[in-house]
Amino acid sequence: MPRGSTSHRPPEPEQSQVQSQALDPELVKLRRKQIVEAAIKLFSEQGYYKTTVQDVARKAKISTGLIYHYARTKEDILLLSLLSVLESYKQELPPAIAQSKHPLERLFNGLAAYCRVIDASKQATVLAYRSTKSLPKHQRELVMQSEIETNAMIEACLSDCVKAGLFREVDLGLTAYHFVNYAHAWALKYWRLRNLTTHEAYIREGFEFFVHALATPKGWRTYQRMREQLVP
Amino acid sequence: MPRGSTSHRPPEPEQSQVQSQALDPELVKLRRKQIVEAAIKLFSEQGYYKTTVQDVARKAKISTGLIYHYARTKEDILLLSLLSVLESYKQELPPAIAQSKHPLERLFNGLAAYCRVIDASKQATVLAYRSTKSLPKHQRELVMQSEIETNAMIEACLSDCVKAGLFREVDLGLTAYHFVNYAHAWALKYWRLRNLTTHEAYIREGFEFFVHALATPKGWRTYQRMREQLVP
Amino acid sequence: MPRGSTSHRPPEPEQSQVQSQALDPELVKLRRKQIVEAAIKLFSEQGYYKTTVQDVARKAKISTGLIYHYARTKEDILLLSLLSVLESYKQELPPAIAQSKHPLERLFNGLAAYCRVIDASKQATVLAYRSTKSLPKHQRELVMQSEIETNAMIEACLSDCVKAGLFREVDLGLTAYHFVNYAHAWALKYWRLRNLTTHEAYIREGFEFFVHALATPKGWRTYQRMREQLVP
Amino acid sequence: MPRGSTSHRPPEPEQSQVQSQALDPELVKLRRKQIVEAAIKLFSEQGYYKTTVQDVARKAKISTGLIYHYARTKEDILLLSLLSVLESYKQELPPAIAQSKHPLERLFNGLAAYCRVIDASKQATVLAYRSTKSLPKHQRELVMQSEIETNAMIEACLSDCVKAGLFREVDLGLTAYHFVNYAHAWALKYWRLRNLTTHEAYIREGFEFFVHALATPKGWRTYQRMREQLVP
DNA sequence: GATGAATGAGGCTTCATTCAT
DNA sequence: GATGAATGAAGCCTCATTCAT
Repeated sequence: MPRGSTSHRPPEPEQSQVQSQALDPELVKLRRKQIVEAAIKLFSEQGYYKTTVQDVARKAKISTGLIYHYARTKEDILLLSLLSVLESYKQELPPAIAQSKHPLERLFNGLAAYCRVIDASKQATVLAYRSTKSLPKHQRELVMQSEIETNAMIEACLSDCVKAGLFREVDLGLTAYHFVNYAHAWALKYWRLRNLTTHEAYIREGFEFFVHALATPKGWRTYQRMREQLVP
Repeated sequence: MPRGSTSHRPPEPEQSQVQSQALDPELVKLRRKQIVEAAIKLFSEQGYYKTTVQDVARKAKISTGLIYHYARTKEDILLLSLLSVLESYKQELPPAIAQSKHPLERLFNGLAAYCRVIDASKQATVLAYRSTKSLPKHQRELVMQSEIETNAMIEACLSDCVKAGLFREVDLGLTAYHFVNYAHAWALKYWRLRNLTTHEAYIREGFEFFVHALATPKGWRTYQRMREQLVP
Repeated sequence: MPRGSTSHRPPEPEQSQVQSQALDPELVKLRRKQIVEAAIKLFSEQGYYKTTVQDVARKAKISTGLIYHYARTKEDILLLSLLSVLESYKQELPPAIAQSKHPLERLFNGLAAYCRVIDASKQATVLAYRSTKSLPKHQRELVMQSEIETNAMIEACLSDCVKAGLFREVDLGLTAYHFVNYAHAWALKYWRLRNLTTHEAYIREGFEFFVHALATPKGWRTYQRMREQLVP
Repeated sequence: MPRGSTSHRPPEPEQSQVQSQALDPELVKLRRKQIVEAAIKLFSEQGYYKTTVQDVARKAKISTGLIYHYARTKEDILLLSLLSVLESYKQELPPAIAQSKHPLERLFNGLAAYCRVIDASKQATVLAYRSTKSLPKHQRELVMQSEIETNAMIEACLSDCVKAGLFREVDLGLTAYHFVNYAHAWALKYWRLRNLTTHEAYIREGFEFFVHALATPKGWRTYQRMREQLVP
């Protein structure tokens, strides 16, 4: 009975994100990767609603029906895609931060890594801004949660800077948001910013801007000393 | 003609903005106001694609057919809506800035006014971020142009601060973007920021943050002196 | 956004059966009549599932979309159709029964009318048997309720026969079911019965069979006296 | 090949019943039993069209593909299921009838056995009513033929009663249908009848009703004498 | 100018059937 | 013999747009 929408989708146990019919976890991973890669590309370029599931299938080089073995609805494809993007963000930060022991350098490395991963998938970042609203509440919260976790990493770096007497005592949560928004703005306003600067300059000058705003005199001296090494 | 019909539309003789069949300019204004108000509300709440033209008509308390006397396509309704929002932003800034002669105060008033108008229509701001992509290239540029004009107002304030020796010599264009993004972030991240602060504190502390980052010693003394008066 | 089944159908207030978007009650009646007539024919011939909504629209000489102004789902079309059939049954009985004052004759007229209306729409009767299960519980009950009401009319005739001393004291509810089932069997087993008898003979002999089973001696004498007049 | 594929199937060389690819007859029997048992349950509960082949496979604890070794199409599964049900009916009757030599008792035992087997698989009986139409003409006739054979057994009992002078001379074919319909009605109208009586009372009183209608005076005396023994 | 019934193309989704392993 | 991932045609339903009144 292939009829369309009569289907009373069961209330979805929703244990851990999205479900699939297939069993072999290797295969599930592979196929989802195919699907998500295709979806991110298409959703980013044309938007979620202008992209049809058939488009995704075609780009992923699988049949339409198979999509539904690995995602229960089109919304699931979106969720999978957004989580994949956000996940990749989260993965970049820790190694970048861990490269150094110095709080200020760690912060810089964190911001720079975040900016760079966003630059590498500008469209996907914009996609997240544009499309999260299209998800049902519960899934939207998964996306938000992921963002909060990323923020927490930046926040920790800031906290270390404060503890080391390099930064003034400021509201860490809000300040972390400054940093995150700064990174996001590159993707959101790329159409304009690319005319005003380069991405590496955007990172460097942005960081200096933040240090100006936050550093104690000691912090400022420290920054000036290490400035040279910061940029690779 | 059914959906997806963008393609078959005759090449639209009129480049700049939207046409209507109706003639009486008073009526056109009235009806468009009805339509746009309904559309902004609905698009903001449910998103552009989940809102039907019939929804808009119902909310605007007119018939479906009449919509098409005042907008040629659904996209036109979106454009009209976005321009209306952006227009309202542009209108708030000049009077707020004009309230004072002092560069720093003018900048503060500009930022505060912008933040407040955005706060007043957070959803519409988010709508602009989410939906601009849904417009065809040409119309998308109208929206971008409007944003650039708003930016120019902030930039002018900044420029005055620099000229008055209150701010360091910085890239005005980029710095204006900092301010604008800061204001936008309130709407974009409202779901999180509202748990971290109030809107008025967001304005006050944000401004101080920027002054920290930008002020010359003179500028900083000036700021400290006038700090009390800045907040209403 | 004409996408298919994402649609979260609102929980359906379900005040009184099926709803329609259209407002003019005259038009609603007319269109529904068109739709139901087409649907009964098609559902009866090919079955509910093998009939597409497009088939119904084509037969009703309206567009597919319009169907959905007057019925919210395909199931609604089925419900509308079944209720229409059952309604027509209920409408035939009262006038037929009212033609006479004599209890036995009233019973005969009731049975005969019921048999005839079923014969006239054998396929629809079978449809009701086959398709009621396809309805959701609540709507299924509407169909059952309608059948119970029809049964009550037969039961009243039986009751009068008993009160008049023509019939033994029997379980009226069950006996009414005998009569109803007998009438239905004509439709359900038409493929076989038509080889064994004619419809009018089926009515006449069936009635006699029931009188044999139920009549008191007095009732039997009465029956023999009026037998001639019973058949038109 | 996707759904609705009945049409493109090659003309099926085999007229009588269903083919399977598998060769070992033991295994064929076993697998078909698994499949049919699962199918009857599911078709009965949810209907033929709402049950997917994958559902059947899952319930039968075999893979989807394997189904197609033992049935060529979904329709085949239905046919196999219906025939299995009807077969089980036919098998119950002869031993029940054979328990006694007395015509009236044989008739009673036949009716009672038939009623009981139907009661035991009410849903399957309803299934037969609902789904036979879904079969192609040729297979539909197999089902009808099976029913005719069952009828013939009842008819034989009736014939003996007439020959023994217990029943009036009536149309045996039609009267057998009365009996059969009476038994079926229990399943078809179970939703209502269960509120009106118990199944054993339904059998007992139904039989008495028929005796009332059919018995000669001699038959009636016989019935009264043996009434006690009839009910177990 | 205004109405709202009518149109029909097209998307999401399902599932009978196949086939490589 | 058995598996289950893969296919893709087709149905239900939506909604942007039109047009008769």
